[in-house]
Amino acid sequence: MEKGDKPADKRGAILDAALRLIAERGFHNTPVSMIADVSGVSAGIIYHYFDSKDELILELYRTVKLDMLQSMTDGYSNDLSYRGRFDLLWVNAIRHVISHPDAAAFLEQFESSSYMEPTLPEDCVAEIDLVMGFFADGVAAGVLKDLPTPVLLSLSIGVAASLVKQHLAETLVLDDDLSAAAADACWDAIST
Amino acid sequence: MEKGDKPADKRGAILDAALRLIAERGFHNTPVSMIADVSGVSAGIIYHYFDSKDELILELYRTVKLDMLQSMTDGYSNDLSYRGRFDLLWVNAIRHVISHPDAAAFLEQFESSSYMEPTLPEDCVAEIDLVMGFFADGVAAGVLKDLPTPVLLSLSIGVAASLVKQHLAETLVLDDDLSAAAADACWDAIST
Amino acid sequence: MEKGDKPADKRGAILDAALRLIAERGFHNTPVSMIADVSGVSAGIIYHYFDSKDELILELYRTVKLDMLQSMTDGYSNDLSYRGRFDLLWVNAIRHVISHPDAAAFLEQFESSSYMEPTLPEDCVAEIDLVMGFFADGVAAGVLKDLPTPVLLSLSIGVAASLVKQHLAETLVLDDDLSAAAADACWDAIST
Amino acid sequence: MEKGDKPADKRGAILDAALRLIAERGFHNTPVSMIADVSGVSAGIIYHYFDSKDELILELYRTVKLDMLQSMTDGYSNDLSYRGRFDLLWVNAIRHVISHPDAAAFLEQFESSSYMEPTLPEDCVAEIDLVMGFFADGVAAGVLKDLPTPVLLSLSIGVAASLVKQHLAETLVLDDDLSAAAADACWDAIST
DNA sequence: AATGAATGAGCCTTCATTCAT
DNA sequence: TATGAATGAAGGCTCATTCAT
Repeated sequence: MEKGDKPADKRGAILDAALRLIAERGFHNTPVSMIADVSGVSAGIIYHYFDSKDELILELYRTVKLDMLQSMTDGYSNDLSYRGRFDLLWVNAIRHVISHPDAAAFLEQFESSSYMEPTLPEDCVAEIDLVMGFFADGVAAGVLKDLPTPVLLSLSIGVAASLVKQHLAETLVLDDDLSAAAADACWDAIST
Repeated sequence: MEKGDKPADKRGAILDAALRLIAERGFHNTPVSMIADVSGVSAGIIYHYFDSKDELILELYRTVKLDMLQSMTDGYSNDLSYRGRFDLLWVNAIRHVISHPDAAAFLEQFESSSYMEPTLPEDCVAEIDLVMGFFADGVAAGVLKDLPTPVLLSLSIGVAASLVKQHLAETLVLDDDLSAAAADACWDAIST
Repeated sequence: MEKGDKPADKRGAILDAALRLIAERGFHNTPVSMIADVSGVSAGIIYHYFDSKDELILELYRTVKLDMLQSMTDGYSNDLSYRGRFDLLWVNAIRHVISHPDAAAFLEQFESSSYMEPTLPEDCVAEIDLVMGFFADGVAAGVLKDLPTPVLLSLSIGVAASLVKQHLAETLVLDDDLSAAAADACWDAIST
Repeated sequence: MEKGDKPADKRGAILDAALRLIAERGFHNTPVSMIADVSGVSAGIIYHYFDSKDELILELYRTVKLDMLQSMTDGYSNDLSYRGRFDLLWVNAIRHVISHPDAAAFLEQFESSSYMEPTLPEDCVAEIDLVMGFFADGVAAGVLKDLPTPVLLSLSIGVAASLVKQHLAETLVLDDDLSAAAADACWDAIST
């Protein structure tokens, strides 16, 4: 498996179906049998690829989270100014989430639920480090306020997440202009 | 029986137990029978006070949300400066949530789930108006940035919520100093 | 009680409500609490008048059955010819049932169910005897066919019941003419 | 397992058990779990074969009704005289019901209850037409009285049903002689 | 007599998981 | 690998009945 052969990518099909269904219906309104139906496999085989429904969801989280972090850090480089790096993270994050609303809904739900394991997926270490590094370096360079990294995160990426959430709930229209204005405001929040 | 205790406020006991259990275990891991056990009543009587489990949860939401909004707006007055009003809302919100972690966990979970009815409880109108009014007035007065109210909310109250969430998850220690520093940062974000 | 005083005829009100509700909804779709609501009493008091729901239904059966038999034999006299007596029973039965559709529906349901106790209510003995006597006398007199009384009953009253049932189900319009024609046919069936 | 037995016809076993239990105990005294126990399956699997308890009962009705009608019309032919055809229907009906008392009890209960859907099962159309045709043709030929078909049905098949019901209740012994005598009486009722 | 809150057993149904094929 | 019938443990909810008042 994992070879790339299309015919047998059942595992991927299962994860896709699970993402779509859970995003729309929630964990507990998404029976394993429904994931099986939608992904075109039998219920039994799901237990060949995943140990349990919970394990399937956890694995889905890892996949989706990694994807998100990779998109967000795409093109990141220390050659950019701090503001430039911030803007890149901001724009990437917003674009990715807006174009992957199921992923956003799933992450939101997952991270607000008791499924949440406090630790982040291991594969994401590089991307995480990069983002954390941005804030640490910015503080050290005196460009960013001297606040704990989690606070700076809440003041920037957290806000972006909140705005996209409202966009997806259609209680706010987040176009490029508004996104840029919000980025400015966040920069005011975190920069010295 | 139980003379000294509250005079058989079963309804209240049920809501209390539900809040505690759901905050810890989630809606779907909290059977009605468990709520009954913890609140010391029979399972059947719950359906005397509430039409269904969902209705119980919705009612709990209304109660908890109203409580939260009332705490947050306690002492609010247009006599205060904009910054003063902002600080009051900020401090009230953070204090209330930190001292009511179950309520916070419940609200977070509820508002990220499909239980969420898009409309806010009717009893909260006054408090909501007050908060919204703060932002609208501030923009009109040129004190706050000319951004849509939801964006200003995300940049301020949203950040507070995020910080408290991390505090409760014990990934951040949110003492008064840090809270004040974060409030400063948010003020930078929203003020002109 | 039983004095005739209107104010306190709760027992009657309960039976009335039970008849109406059970006729429309069936035994098992008619909770005791609903009978209480409709009859304007509390659920608890029903157990003062009746030992149990089953006993209430049994009592209702006795009442309704007696009423039916009394109507059917009203005006009966051995002075009439056999055919005259038959017509009287026929017309009485059909009239009563058509004007008491709830009673009919209830009896039908009761007598087809496992609630049915094989013995008839004791208060009806006189009326029963009268009807049975009609058939026995008719056979003895050579006017009616020499068949067991239950068979003669099925061939006459049983048919009337069946016709009224269809009338109430609106699958047949049973006017006086058709009723008379059917009575003629039944008379052909039972007479020598 | 259970090698010799029928090859795991669970669906049939469920219907059989349901028929037996419901005939004896009524719909509402027959929990799904009891049907499962008696038919030797788990409760859950019943919902694999039927959408709900109600659907199971409806399906049972269709099966039993079709079986009944097929037995009743077995050997029917327009080559027979009207009286011959009547006797065939009569004898078939009585034999079938007497040898299938559970089916009779179930049908009686079902058709007197609010489960009854006014329309007959679709699969029975041919048999129904045949029986209705008998009466219509007989009237047209001047052999039967000019009464609406439902009335003629009540006067004949309805009586047969009533007699068998009494037989099963052991309030009447319906042997072949008595059955024949009753058929004669019914013929008197419907023929010109 | 009367109320109606309270109980608790039992019912229908769902669904994660297993297993024979 | 793959299927899908089968299991069985819960879960939400109803309702006959009781009991403190």
